Amino acid sequence: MENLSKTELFSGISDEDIKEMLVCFQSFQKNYKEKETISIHNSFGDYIGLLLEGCISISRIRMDGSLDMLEYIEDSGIFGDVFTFGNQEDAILVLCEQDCRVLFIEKHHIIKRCPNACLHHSKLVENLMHLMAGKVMRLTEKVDILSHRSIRGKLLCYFRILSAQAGSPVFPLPFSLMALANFLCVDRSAMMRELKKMKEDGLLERNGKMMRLL
Amino acid sequence: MENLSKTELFSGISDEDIKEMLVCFQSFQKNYKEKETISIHNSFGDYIGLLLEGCISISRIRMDGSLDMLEYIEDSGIFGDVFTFGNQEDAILVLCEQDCRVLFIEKHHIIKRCPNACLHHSKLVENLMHLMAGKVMRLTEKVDILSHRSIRGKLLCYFRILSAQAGSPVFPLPFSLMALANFLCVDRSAMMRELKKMKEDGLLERNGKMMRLL
DNA sequence: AAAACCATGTTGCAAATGCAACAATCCGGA
DNA sequence: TCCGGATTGTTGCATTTGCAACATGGTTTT
Repeated sequence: MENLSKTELFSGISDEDIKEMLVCFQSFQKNYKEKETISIHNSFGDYIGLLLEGCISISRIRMDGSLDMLEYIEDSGIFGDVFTFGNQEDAILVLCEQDCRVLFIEKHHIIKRCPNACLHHSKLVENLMHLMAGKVMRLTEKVDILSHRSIRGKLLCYFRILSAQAGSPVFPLPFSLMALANFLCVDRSAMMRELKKMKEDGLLERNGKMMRLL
Repeated sequence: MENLSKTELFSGISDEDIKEMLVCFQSFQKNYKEKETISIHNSFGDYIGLLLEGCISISRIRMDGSLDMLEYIEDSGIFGDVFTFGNQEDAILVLCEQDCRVLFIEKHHIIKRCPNACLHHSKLVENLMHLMAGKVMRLTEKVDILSHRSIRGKLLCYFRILSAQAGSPVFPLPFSLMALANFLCVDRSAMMRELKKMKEDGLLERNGKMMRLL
């Protein structure tokens, strides 16, 4: 319940005003432990989730049992139906990769103007838009990665992004090699094979999860 | 300059107020003909484009010359750096697929609060958020399609989306087979081969651009 | 009408990928 | 500490895919 004003969603709004809004929005917080499931349906009602702490993955489970990670959310990211798309028959798994703290807010309170029209509502909307712009960027990034036809292309594309983020040719993988294969939507063993080839071709070095682009 | 109030971005704002805003925003309109290039850099300044008429494609041109369609925008869609991601070295081609009319607005006038703080600004921001939510959904859809490992999986996934949109198992392809291959990020000839196989397997019928899912 | 262009089809072949099965290693809980 | 589960690493094999090359048909331009 403490300083939400540090999150991107509530930045620029005083703690006092935030308190008012939270009541007005009928929001609630919930804690989750690592590997706990937040939701496994393709919807969790009309709520937007704001990740206050920890990180989560959003994956689709196909009917054949295979699993593809759609998104990996850290920091004060947002998630929810509005953002995750609900058309499909498949289940959407929202899983905690670490201990997490999530704030849920009914989405229509944010997206539509609430009747009480809190003074700071428009600032909140502005902040939400920033968050969504970030989400659009990450998704575009992902489309960019997946648009490469070969495993090597996907790996290089992703590694370059990670390297740029780290500001260095040396950077750690944010998750396990298994999760990496899911993230890139490729077969894990084929990915391992390609990683080995790339090392042989002098494209990169690897020590566990530490990578170095050459 | 006519009724922008019918566009999603300006919906709910009176024509008079829109006029004021357009001046305040230093926006301008531009017409393009079919196949004309709107932009081929990975940025067109600090502007957001609002597609008033026609449809455009956003594609990445890799250094090896290959082209992948990242997005296909119709209706009153928005596009621009903020939404398209600027990290990469590759060129981003924004191409008119039909005759188009585009309204450009400096993005900071929308995203940040303008000093004059037009009264209807917050309504505009709200509208923009709806548009972005739509964009997020379309991107997630695309990630969904590309996450399938096989060409058949990608085709079926996309066709199901089109079918759901049309509300019928019969629907037209929105673009050429060549463009479809680019959109799905697969080799065109391999896709043609797979389409034939799927027809043989009794999964679909096809007559030119008209498809029927079975 | 001829020429040029572009989208659609088709095929052979080499290379990449997915799949399955298994060994080795790491890691956390009993 | 020891056990069991999960991750990592490896390989053979069948299939899929990309690539290149070419034929066909329609449409626009000259």
